[in-house]
Amino acid sequence: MSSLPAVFTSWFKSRGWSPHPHQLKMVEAARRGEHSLLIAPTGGGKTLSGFLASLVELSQDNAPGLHTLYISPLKALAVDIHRNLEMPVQEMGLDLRLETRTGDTPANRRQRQRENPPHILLTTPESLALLISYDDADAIFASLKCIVVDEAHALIGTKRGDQLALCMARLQKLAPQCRRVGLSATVAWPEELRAWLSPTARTDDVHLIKGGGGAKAKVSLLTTKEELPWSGHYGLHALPEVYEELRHVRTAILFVNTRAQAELVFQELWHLNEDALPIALHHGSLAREQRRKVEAAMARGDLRAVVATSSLDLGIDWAAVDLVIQIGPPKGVSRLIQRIGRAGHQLNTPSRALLVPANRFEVLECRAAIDGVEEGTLDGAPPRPGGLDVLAQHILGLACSKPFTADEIYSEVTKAAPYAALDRQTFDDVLRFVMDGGYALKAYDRYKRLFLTSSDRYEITSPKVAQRHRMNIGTIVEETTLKVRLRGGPVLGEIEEYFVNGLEEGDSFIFAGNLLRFEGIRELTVLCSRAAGDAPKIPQYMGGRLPFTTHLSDRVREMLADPSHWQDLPPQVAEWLRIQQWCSVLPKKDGLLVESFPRNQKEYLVAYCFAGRNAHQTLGMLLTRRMERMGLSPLGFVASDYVIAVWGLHAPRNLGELFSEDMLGDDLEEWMAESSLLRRTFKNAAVIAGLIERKYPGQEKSGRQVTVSSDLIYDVLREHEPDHILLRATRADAASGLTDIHRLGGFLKRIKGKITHRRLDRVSPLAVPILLEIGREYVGDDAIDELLAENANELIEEAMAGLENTRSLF
DNA sequence: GACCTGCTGCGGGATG
Repeated sequence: MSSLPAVFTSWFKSRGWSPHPHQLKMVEAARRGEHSLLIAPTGGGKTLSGFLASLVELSQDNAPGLHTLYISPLKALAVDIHRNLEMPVQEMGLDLRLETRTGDTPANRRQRQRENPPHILLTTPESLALLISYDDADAIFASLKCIVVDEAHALIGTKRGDQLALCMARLQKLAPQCRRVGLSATVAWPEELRAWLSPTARTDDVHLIKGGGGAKAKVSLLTTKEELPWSGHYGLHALPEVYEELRHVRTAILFVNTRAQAELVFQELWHLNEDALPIALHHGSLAREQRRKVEAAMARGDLRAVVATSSLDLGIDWAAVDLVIQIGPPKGVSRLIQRIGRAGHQLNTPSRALLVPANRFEVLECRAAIDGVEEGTLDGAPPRPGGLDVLAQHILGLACSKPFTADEIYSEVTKAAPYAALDRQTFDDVLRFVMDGGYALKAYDRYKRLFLTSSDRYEITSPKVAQRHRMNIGTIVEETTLKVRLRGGPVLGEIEEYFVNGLEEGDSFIFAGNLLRFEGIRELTVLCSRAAGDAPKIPQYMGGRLPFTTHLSDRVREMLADPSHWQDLPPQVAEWLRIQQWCSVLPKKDGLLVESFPRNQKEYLVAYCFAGRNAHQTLGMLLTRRMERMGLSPLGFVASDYVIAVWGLHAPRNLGELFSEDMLGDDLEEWMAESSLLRRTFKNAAVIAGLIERKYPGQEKSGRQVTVSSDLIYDVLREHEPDHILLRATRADAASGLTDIHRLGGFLKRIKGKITHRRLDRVSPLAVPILLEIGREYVGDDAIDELLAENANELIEEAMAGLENTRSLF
């Protein structure tokens, strides 16, 4: 307490609070001029900790000029923190200016902020990138003393995080005295986070402070009385039991994994809602106003429950939430901990969480995740090197601000951790790309953005370049969508173009919690009326997939392999596994189990890889190519996060050969080059690098236009400059993203020489779920044989019937 | 380029 000035101590006292130990530690670190990183669970006054030292300094000297820059990944959070900070500032009578600056800020206020910055500015990574591109950036930031990065764990390892790291490196040059403060949830790799925050990319530059953990969460698995589904992912079977839970809580958040699932679960809950409980819906495609309404109702404590996607993973803390329900598998322990942490911000009240698996395999994953939460084993991929596309955008931003020499910029950007290992040659290639598009594109005038002055400085070719750059700042690339408007009513949100293309007048669909009738399209808006139709469609989005962490995958395999764990599983699941044990065998903790069996004149091969869907899709493509060459006539494959199934005319014999590591050779290169996955990845990189501009002064490009021009450039580059910087960026993104080659490589290495092959005369119990996926799932570039769609009951019966015959087999 | 498992996030400036 002694480390705070009197006005602060008496303010804490007047609120009946005393500062947390970590808050004082942060102030002391600041006094010593140290950078610091606070890692603490949600709540617990984390944000105030970040600002306390700045407020103390400003209370002693409030000379004009920007003192502290706060950066949040969410606009809404910046606004909320602004409101929260005003309270202590006013109550302590501190004389200082506090403002937000995001894309929502009106132009006149932006102008004023440039000329006369507030003491504390709250903003986003994108807005910061914009500020840095101004020619007066040096004047704006010269006085800067402190940068606070909130929710740093949500930024590191992403392209937004790469961009922010680069911007901070620039700030360090404009304001060398500047101190950095990071605020983060608990992460699996705190050292990397320290390095990311550091102005020198060195871990020990940043003082690590750990905040006290709140009470430990009580997490349980919903053991439904219903029959557990063999496949499907919506979890609707358990909703009556979920609803029952809602009747006994104050406020609950129900997390689901997809927007379509959110709509469905919401709809079903309302059917069950005989008590007329106030239940709301929240996801990323709902109109901003709709979402703000829901958030405000949550803050007031007016809602009993809200069904949400990761749209509520971060952000404002709601004290009233006493239960978090996760419907469907959490896909990672850290993600689950983050979601559970959204409840129970009352001091020392343990939060409660309930996991609702939608099928049998998901039971295993949920159970494994609960064990992970109890042991506190965090997961998630560690940060990878920064994207070259992001670097290109940043370099152009720097040029928009002031001409520079290559040497000074190289030394500047390599101070940012994501680019610390960037070699000079690659940097020069990126710079060359920014300058004129690179060797293969230099003939086009539109790609000439920089020229070299007589003093060896790079300068933008015209002010138009800066204008266009500023209109296209940011690393988030989205699908094109159409707005959905209720006739004579408000905009409800947006749905993707392709979904709209599949609608005919009179079709009904569920959106924003409403049953709607499709009337037609006017300009870029879908017009709808309320409907009473049946069999409504549900909009699907080409969103990302929540990645299945390797850690959780390891836990699932461990649980499967050791029957002593099964007592923690619902009886239906334990029985399913026991029957599998009799009919076939269970996957071991290490190695790979492959089953093969005939069915309906075809040969099936089911591999229990547990490497996640992205890796499985790449594997499926490689396997079918190889089987083709072996003369096995493969016909198709289907993949889940856990399993892959391939079917064809003949059964494979030599599985060691089939799964050998050299699979990642020529086939991969060839397929990747043609694959639409890579084209999509390239498009994103091209947009981020500024090769394709989404917006021009006065017009916006449609998604179709962007795709066409990106495909053209992609083909040109592949032919004429295969080592182009954007193709390198694309391969790097794909390797850990949509094709997940890193993980596939690790998998193939791990199973080498450890493949168990079971030849069966029929489908096994464990193989039933993946066979039920056939015909329901779109896989990569290969069309699925819909005729194969299975009759669930028949299939299950057949698998379980294997029981009698099998004993004699072994 | 889709559809039955597919998240989240941001983004100009000057003028009338």
